[in-house]
Amino acid sequence: MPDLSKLSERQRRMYDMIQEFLLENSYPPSVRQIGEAVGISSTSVVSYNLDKLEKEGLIARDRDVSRSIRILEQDGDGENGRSRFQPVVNIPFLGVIAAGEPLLVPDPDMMDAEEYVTVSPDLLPSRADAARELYALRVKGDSMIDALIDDGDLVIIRRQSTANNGETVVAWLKDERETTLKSFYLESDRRRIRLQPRNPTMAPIYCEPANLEIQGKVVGVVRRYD
Amino acid sequence: MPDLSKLSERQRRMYDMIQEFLLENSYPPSVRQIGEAVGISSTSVVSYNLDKLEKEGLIARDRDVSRSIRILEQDGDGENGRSRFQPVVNIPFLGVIAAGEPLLVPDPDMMDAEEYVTVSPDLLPSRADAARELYALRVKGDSMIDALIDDGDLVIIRRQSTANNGETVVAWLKDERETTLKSFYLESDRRRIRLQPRNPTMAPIYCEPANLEIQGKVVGVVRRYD
DNA sequence: CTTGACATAGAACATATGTTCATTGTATAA
DNA sequence: TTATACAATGAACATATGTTCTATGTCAAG
Repeated sequence: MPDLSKLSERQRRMYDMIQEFLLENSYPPSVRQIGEAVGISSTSVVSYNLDKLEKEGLIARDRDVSRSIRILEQDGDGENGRSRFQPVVNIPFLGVIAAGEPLLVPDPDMMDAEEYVTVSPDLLPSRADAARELYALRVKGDSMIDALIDDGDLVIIRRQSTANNGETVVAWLKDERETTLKSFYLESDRRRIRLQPRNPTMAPIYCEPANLEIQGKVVGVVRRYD
Repeated sequence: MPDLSKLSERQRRMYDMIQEFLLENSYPPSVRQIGEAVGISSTSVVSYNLDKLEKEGLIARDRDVSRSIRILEQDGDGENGRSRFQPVVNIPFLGVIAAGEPLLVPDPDMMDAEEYVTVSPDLLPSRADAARELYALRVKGDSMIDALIDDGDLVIIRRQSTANNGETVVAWLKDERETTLKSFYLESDRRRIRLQPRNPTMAPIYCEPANLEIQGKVVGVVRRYD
């Protein structure tokens, strides 16, 4: 936690204002906006106190650049300190996916996501704009345990309608109107598809290609231990 | 999902530039900076094309405000579109951890992280300020495969010096001067510690409590399929 | 009481930055 | 060929914005 104890009351209020402004506006405030919000009528006083916040390693600014304030990581060293506010990717969180008995889940294309998970850019495929093809699902069941996907894990899905053998996919079974998470295999006769649980206690699901729609494949897993 | 198909090549390049600029600088670019990066010499052309991106619902701008471009969520409706600029946490990435043969890794407290991974708040324990207790390691080896941790996975470690039986810990073996990732068990005689690989082909490591230092435990796993 | 460091204040100034305007270029349809 | 819509261009302009300067106030130490 950044050490604010060395700051004056006015400096603390400025620091708080900058954070709040960033969250509300998605761009940093100007010197004048900080002054207006904190009750400082003089831009040189704002600038003086911003210098103080920089010296404390709490923020960084680029000289002669408007709105260049960034809030640093708590142990920021001022020059190369990383920003605590960065663009991240919000991926639609579309609910629960069955790794076990299939669940009735509508077509993700038809769903308006009201919930999002924030995914760091590090988890994304190489092209940032591919993020728009992604969504997230919470795994329910342990049928994919041998693919190292556990009950409760968050899986990141890239929308696509094809898969290679062995890839873990979100499969929509049209006749059954159910969605499940399984490893995809096109049988060697090329007439049937095998949806393979990765749990030795469970049997695969066989179906006709016409009955199956691949909605996406797993490109990432996020697990949190509580 | 943002539909870039309606954009001209120049507009797509501007859109990409804005995203990259945000990631690098933590504040938005100016009209002139966009022009310089994309090879447009006229600020009115940049402005014209930014208007187009706004009409497509990809970005938003505030009039007469410098650097007020924000990138909207893929289903942004212009007014209430979610900003992708949010607080994230940068966790020091301290290198590789052995899930197999122990590696010689110095004490994480002594290490200056020169690399960080950006982790979304969703992955953190409940208190965001606990982030300073965290660091990240890349797993090398598959000795924890039965704990659903694979070679190549990123593990999020919370610094702590104690563990409960069964928890996956970063263990420092003093005499051997080696660090390894294993499940921790205090044997029932309470005199020996068993560091248990979670791979049936591997033998546990037994050691005296005095020879062991727990540096942290796994609180999250991030896997990316390439 | 005096001095020095720190903080504040307003004004002026310089530059950064976004918007507007007149003109030209390109492509497509009539 | 002409007309229209869209895109591009450079210049000018207005405003936003950060920095500098001078002067004053406050407080603690000597």
